[in-house]
Amino acid sequence: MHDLVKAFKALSDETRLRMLNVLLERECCVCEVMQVLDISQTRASRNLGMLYDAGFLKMRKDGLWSHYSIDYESVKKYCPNLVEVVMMALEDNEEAALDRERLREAERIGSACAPECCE
Amino acid sequence: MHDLVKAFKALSDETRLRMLNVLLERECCVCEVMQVLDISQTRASRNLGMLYDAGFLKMRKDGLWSHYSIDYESVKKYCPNLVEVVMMALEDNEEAALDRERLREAERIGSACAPECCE
DNA sequence: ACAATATATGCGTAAAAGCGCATATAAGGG
DNA sequence: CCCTTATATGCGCTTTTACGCATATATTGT
Repeated sequence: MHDLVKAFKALSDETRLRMLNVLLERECCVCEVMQVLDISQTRASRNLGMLYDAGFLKMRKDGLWSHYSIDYESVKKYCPNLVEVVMMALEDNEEAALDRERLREAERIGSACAPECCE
Repeated sequence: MHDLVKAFKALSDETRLRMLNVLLERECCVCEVMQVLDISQTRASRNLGMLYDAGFLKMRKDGLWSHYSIDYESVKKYCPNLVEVVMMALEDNEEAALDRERLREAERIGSACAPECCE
């Protein structure tokens, strides 16, 4: 039961739902998330960590970068429809749409975060 | 988005998950829930109210009693698999099993709460 | 070895959640 | 009309959550 409480707690925060929203588009490193959501580095790192601890995200270290992505396998265990639920709830949300917009923009911004893109 | 945060917040508490667990068995009034979970009246009322506000429960007033039950229609909107998720998560949980046990017992206790049962 | 950069984390503070106590509200019975 | 009972709620207190600041950690390039 404690795991389920933890999972729902991880989902019960606007910042973290916005994170899931952008991660549904693609894998992101911490600094991309922080730029896209326009939040501090601490806040980005901490909240991504919470989603990770709750089992919703995978993490992949690559040099200096920590890349987070949705762990669809694990999500299915806890809340099989989570992806649909979050997408539905956020698709007509202004801020969430803006986040996705900025994520596309971030493919440029991202050059600072993802040096392999700009050689 | 705020509604979804609220919904998940309502689910991110052990007391409230235990409540859903017993309400999955059958409709209950506040005093049944408080006896079955062995919690205070204030706590029972407040937490049932939160689940209600979040849209997971229906409420039916009958004399002195407020009867709460799962609002399956509404649940489907937010988290279609909620029932399965909660049931799976709680079926092998000791305390939750004990709660269900006490609920069955409560059909006797309940006579104090449900006068129509003992005429 | 050192500088630069990305991420994680200890600590302090502010806000929110959870809950008990007392009390209010409301419905029924005598 | 008063008493009893079930439920809801205002208030204060304690615990938890969220987050910024500063700093630690880790990796890469020079």
